[in-house]
This record gives sequence, C-alpha cells and structure tokens, in this order.
Amino acid sequence: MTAWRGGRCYGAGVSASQPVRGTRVRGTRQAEALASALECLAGFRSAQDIHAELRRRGERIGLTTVYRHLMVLSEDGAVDTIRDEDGETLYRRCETSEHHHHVTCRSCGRSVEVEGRAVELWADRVAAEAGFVDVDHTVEIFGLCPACAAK
Amino acid sequence: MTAWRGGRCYGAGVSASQPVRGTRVRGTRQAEALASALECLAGFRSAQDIHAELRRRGERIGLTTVYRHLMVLSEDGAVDTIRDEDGETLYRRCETSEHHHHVTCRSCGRSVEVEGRAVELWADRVAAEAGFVDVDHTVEIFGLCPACAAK
DNA sequence: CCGATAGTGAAAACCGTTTTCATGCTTTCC
DNA sequence: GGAAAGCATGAAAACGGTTTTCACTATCGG
Ligand SMILES: [Mn+2]
Ligand SMILES: [Mn+2]
Ligand SMILES: [Zn+2]
Ligand SMILES: [Zn+2]
Repeated sequence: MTAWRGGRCYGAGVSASQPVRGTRVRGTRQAEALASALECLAGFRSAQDIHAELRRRGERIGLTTVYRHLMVLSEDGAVDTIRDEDGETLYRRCETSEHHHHVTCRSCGRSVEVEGRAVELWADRVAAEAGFVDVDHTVEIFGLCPACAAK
Repeated sequence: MTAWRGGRCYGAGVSASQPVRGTRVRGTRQAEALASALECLAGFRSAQDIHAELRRRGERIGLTTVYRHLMVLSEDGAVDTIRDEDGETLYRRCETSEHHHHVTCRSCGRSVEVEGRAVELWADRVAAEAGFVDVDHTVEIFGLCPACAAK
C-alpha cells in the first residue's frame, strides 16, 4: 500500500470530508513522514513518542505538526486514540473502518483490534434501561501481551 | 447516615486500610465538609467543581486539600472516578463495593451504577483469546439522562 | 516564475493536577 | 496545663501534555 497522502485544510470552519470549494490540499514532506512512521509502529504511542521516532529517523518535523496531523487523522478515522492511565493520549494507525475496541499492552503498547457484538448490545440495553438517549461508550482492555508477559 | 469521618495518613508508605500502628486518624473540618458535599452532589463532578461548591457553602478549604482527599477516597473505593472527554477527572460518591460501571449524563453528570456479568465475561474472553494476561478493563457509557434529554 | 495561501514550528499560553514548604492543628506525653 | 511531635492545610510555584500564536516557509495552479 502506498503511503498516505493528501489530507485536509487546517483552517477554521472546515469540517466536511471534502475540501471547501476554492481550497486545495497540499502534500507535504512532514505528512508523508508521519504516515510512514505510523505504518511501522506496532502499538499505541504518544504524540511525543512518535515525534521522537521521526527525529530519530532524521526527519525534520515539529511537535506541533505531529499533533496537528494526528488530530486530523483521528477525526478522519485513520488513526485510533486511547487515553492511558495518566491521561496521555496514545495513537495508532487504524486497521478497519468498523466500530471496534482494543486489547492493549500496558507495557509496550502493542494492541489488537477486537469487535464484539456482545458488548455493543449490552451497552445499548443498559443505557436504555436507565432511560438514557444519544448513547455512546468507551471500552478498553489493558493487559500484558504474550511477549511482555514472558519477561 | 452520619457524615463520613476518619480517613488515613497522608505520609508515604501508608497503604493498608488500617492506620499504621502508632498513628491516629484525624477528623478535620475540611474532610467532613467534603464528605458532606459528596453526599449531596448527584453526579460526577470535577475537583474544581466540588471545590467551588464548598466555597459557595461558605466552607474554608483549599483546592489542594480537595484533590488530596479525593485521591485517598478513590483509592479506598469510597468515590468513583471517570475521565470526561477532555481528560478531566470527575468524582462521585460510590454506592457499592462491587465491581461496576456507569451510565453517565454528558450534560449534567448524573450517573447510574450498573453491573454486567456479560461485559466482564466478554472482556476476559477477548483478552484471553489475544493471549494477554493480568487483564483489566475500563467501560463507560455516556448519554443524555431523561431530564437533560427533555430539554 | 509568481502570487496566493495552506502548512510549519519555536515559543508562549493553557489548564488540570501535583509538589513544595511554612504554618496550622491534634494528639501524646510529662 | 504546657510543650513537643508530626499529620493536615493551602497559597504559590512547578509540572507536563496539549493548544495557540504568529512570523515565516513551501506548495502549486496559473
Ligand atoms: Mn463498542
Ligand atoms: Mn467490568
Ligand atoms: Zn507488550
Ligand atoms: Zn443529565
């Protein structure tokens, strides 16, 4: 698969997936470098981790730009985000467009995407019983992956 | 029910639920005021909200103290904590000692405690299938409560 | 090339939370 | 009662991840 390219405008008021009429999208060195890094990294990583990784590779890119692209990619569903126990946001390339959750390693960040009709049904039922509407849920599973558990 | 009293030492190395031999627990005006506020507040609130509420009631208490007590209370299982979408920690008096989750109103913070054998089993199964050990999970459901939905 | 303008990034602001530390309060011991 | 011991308090400062600012740069249609 070719590296991700293109993107969207950063300007205010732009929220549709299509660029606003009269605007253009520019491919930049930085966007491509980030996409390529996300392609390689196995698990969930913080923005600062990813930035450090890019620098390690010799890329010239600012932390602000990493944050900006990650924000857009996650809005577009191209990367998943979770919050670790310290409240730090972690990012990882998303592998499916279906609704899903993760089993993530606390130690190395490695993550497996899982789908589960059972939880979805449970969440909807429980919320309905409480009389709540416009319902939404977060489900994250953390543990030690086989590799980290072996240590 | 009488207001919560007692507590635990703040010193390092104290983690048991029983006070360390030779130390005593002090009931302070501030601890009591916080307990009483938690008793009244219906839903999940931020530490700053709770502090503001206490000040509104005329209590003289510092924000640091509110944070300190909430931290201890949550470690002891007397209050539940969740993270809102901005990553801010919200607190609420816990009503049960059983493992449980919440259906929480995005708008007013009102929350219902729910237990669900189904999710617990699902989480354990999914993690085991991925070969993860020492597993743990977070499950939170958000929506609009009946009152807020009516508006 | 040029001009319009989206993208970049160093530095500063933001903001919830934690740490510091001097000053209270209780409790304990005499 | 008095004094010493040490937990509790809270204003102020530090912390750290993230966002904002804004002057500058790079891209690309024409
Ligand atoms: Mn789900
Ligand atoms: Mn559970
Ligand atoms: Zn691992
Ligand atoms: Zn509500």
